[in-house]
Amino acid sequence: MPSDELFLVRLRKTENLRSRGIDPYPRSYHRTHTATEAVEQFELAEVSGEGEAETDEVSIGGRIIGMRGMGRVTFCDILDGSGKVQAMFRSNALGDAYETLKDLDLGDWIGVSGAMTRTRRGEVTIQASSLAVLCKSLRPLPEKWHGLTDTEARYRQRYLDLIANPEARRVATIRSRMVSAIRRFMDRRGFMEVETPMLVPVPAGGMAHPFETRHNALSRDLFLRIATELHLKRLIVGGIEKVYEIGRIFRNEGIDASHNPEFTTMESYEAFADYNDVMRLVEDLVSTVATEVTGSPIVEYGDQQINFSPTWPRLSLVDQVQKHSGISLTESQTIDSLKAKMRSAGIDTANQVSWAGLVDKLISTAVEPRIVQPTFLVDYPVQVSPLAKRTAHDPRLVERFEAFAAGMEIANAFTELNDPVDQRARFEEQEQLRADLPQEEWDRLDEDFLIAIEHGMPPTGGLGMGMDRLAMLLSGQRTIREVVLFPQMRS
RNA sequence: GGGCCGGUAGCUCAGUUUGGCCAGAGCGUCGGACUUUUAAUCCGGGUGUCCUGGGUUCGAAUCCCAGCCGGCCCA
Repeated sequence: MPSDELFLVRLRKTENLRSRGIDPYPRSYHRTHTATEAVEQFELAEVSGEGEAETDEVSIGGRIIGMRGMGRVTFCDILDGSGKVQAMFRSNALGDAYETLKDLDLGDWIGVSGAMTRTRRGEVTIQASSLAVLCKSLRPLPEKWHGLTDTEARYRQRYLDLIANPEARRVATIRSRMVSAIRRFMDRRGFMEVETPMLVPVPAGGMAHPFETRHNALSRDLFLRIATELHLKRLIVGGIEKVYEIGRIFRNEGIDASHNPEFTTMESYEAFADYNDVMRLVEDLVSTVATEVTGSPIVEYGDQQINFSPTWPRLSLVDQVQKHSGISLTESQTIDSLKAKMRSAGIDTANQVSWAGLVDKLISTAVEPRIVQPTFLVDYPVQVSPLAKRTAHDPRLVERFEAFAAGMEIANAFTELNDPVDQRARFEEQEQLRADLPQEEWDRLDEDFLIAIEHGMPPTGGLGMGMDRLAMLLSGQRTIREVVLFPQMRS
């Protein structure tokens, strides 16, 4: 237990309360109103009532975040989940209970009962007729005016951030409303929400480095999933024709402004659909969700305005790469030729050892940052898309798109590969690439999944969306750490 | 993995360039005054592993080295 002065003073106050017969940690408190409800009810009564507004007694509960003592009268700002309300304590109204204030500090939880009134300075205030201690706090709050700005403390002790900074509460609320709006949208469209395993024997369905773990009773090594894709497709095989999952996935890779080792995706799969249907789903979903969450399909992001209203442009990936870098992907099919062209275009290729890796790098440096308004880039090289079906016109390309906005990738989708022989060949190629180039990430052959689609998966359009990045866009945040309540930190 | 910036009181920060007069301010806290304040005001008091460990020096928050933690950029 800490021995600093502030802590000891508060412990002493806690004992003072007990010695006066006040339980500093009572079991419950029944409030009749939130802070905001109490204020709004009073303002309504003022408008509709004649003469002086009067309300019945209300009871509110919250944390003291401001205290202004004037001797025989004290004003407190009380914060609850709805907002803030001022409480006024007068010694002649409270009698002995007024002395309780001496043992209260900023940060303590109290309950206040009384009639609402408006003070001389015009603030709607609860005039206390009784005061209840709900929880004595032992540690001080961050400074009242500047709040908590230290980023490290804001991430490690998010509760302090939430208490001190309204912006932290706003961002958390936007994310929550975004997720529920997505859920409502998908449910309205007839998709069924499911949960699939997080502990998997094969970390397949993407190109990512997995977290490893072990189940003792089964005496078996397992991995945390890197994607939900392959299990959701098994459900398509099982006849669940419209299915989705909002879930955490895990990638054992670097941490930066747009990457946290655990993050949330929404993946959906729809039988009898292709990637054109999925594009319409994505633009409808994002514009609907943006409107529900922010009130408008047009979102401010930095100094940009992003308009999510349909219809988003569909642009050929190969054309866009050509346009922005001068490089033709279809004519640069070998590592050496692509690398040479990227180097002469001024792109650093030192860390890339595969054609797929070069393409990733090329898209992320030459194309992605230039896309501000929501855009679909369509038809990707088959080498970077082992789970997508080839296009009818060119077997080197697949029916895949990625959606970009504000220079960020927000969705990735395909017409799903349902030819089990081609899928097995693609997996085998991935395994061969890993054997040859283990320094890069490759997808993994999942035999159990192959058996599933060998039973027949209907034509299917699939989608993956990054929830964290969408939350960044809708809340105007520049780093993923701001939209994840408890981001991963060192030691 | 590399570069740059930062870490000083519970919180927000100054002091580091140019080593000593340097352990500082505000908020909070403690004592006192005050019955309509709202960053309340007024009077008075104590804030401390200057991130950690070495080194240089008569003397280090300040200079040097190593490390830890955070941020930004690059890979």
